[in-house]
Amino acid sequence: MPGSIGHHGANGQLPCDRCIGKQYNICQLLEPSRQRELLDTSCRQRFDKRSYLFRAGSPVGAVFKVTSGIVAESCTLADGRRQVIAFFLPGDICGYLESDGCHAFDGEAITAAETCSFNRERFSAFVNRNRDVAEEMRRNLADRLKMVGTHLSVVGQLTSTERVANFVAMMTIAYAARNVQTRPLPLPMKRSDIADYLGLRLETVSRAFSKLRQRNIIDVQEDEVLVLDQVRLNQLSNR
Amino acid sequence: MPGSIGHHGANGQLPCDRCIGKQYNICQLLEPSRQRELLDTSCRQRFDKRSYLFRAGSPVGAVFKVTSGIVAESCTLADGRRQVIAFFLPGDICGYLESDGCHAFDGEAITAAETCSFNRERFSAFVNRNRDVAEEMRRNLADRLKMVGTHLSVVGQLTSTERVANFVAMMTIAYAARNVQTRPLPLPMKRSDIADYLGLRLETVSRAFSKLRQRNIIDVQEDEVLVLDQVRLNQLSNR
DNA sequence: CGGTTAGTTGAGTGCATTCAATCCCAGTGG
DNA sequence: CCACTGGGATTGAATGCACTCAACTAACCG
Repeated sequence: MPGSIGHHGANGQLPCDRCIGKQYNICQLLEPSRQRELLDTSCRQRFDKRSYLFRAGSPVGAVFKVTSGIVAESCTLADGRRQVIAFFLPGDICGYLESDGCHAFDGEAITAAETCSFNRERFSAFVNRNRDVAEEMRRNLADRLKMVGTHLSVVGQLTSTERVANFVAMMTIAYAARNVQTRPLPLPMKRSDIADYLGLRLETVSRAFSKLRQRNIIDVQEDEVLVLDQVRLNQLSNR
Repeated sequence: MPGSIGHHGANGQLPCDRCIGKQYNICQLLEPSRQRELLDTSCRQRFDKRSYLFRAGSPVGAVFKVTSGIVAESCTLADGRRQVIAFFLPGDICGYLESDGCHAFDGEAITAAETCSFNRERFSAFVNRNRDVAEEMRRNLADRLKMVGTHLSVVGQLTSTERVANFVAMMTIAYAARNVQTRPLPLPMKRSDIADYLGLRLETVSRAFSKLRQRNIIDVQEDEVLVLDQVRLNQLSNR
């Protein structure tokens, strides 16, 4: 049931038009003719909340550019433990790089989501034909590698409260780069999603939010957070 | 003091010639003419144990292909906490992808190491000129992204013993792919390096090794490990 | 020999977990 | 309208795993 979209609301979607700064939209780098050429290889797709764009181990299909909602890349162990590798926000490309023709991780719509889905072969061909686009993809990839590495050091080294503080700080930066409101900061994902992202239990995440609230660093309400003390938040974040 | 190299021994180096399977050596993909062209842009470099190939925040320089020894990519927080993102073994390329012209992480020689160091501009130009090499680099990159993601789920979800078991299993696979001996499996890095890699304390790593030894899953001596029960090791590793 | 570095092991602590109770809210149906 | 239900979040109490601090061993080197 993909309800109405394009506004901030209870369904937690992020509007497409306001989210995508130039640097996050390869299409907007291009002049109209190439833009049309690229868009001809694509179609819009909607994904219900909690549906999968792709599954780990399955052969790769489309290349997805998220245009609204949030997609989580995750993997689940045999006993059910789950690790969220990354959240993809509007403008992000996901499901692109897979080494052996199969997806390494699950791609799940955390909220209802929309994507611009490119035919993989034609997308790759387009990238190969356009040196500047290839360079942009390379840069994009380097960013991802850096982000995952940074995330790894968060999960490996920080305490629970530090991790949650870092998460809030990161999301603030990510939203700001996309010109999405950050005051308050919408966090449409569930506590358990945040927990799986940070390598914690959902109760621990909840406690950390409470601790940050008690210290007057943030204000928490439902699925929004208001940062009250950016300086102390960044200190706690270790950045 | 870069002593004698090219043999397995107390210094923990891995010999170049035996380590590098074809799939791990872009040079060997190429016919002699292009091979020479590429090597003309490179020089051999030696790094002392515990010296840095590059530092986080510093402008990128050469692109390194490790030819012997082990290089760790890591980052250190203000208070000294350190996270090892990845170990680079002979054949691996490191220091290549950096988004903004600066290194995101430290690159440190964990053992004495040798590299084939490429001039970055000329290396990039070579890659751009050769479609097959570019494809190989892309594949390499996809592998790295997958490995870091997998590592993240290890650090985020597994218990200390599981993490160490996973580490041993991973190293076994990595060595086997390079045709390096795995029985016994040389682990030249210090306990504290393993600890920083796995998000644990060195004492915890030591205890985990002891626990695996007591269960007759591995045999531990100095800087070598002998896997006694690959099946149970893999079970514990969650793979 | 003493000094340094690396590793192992023990004892006790603390932080995140587990288990459980409660609350809130949206949705549904009597 | 109100009662009921289920999902998500918060909080409390108790447990346990990894951490801290410390002692000890072994190897190496000046």
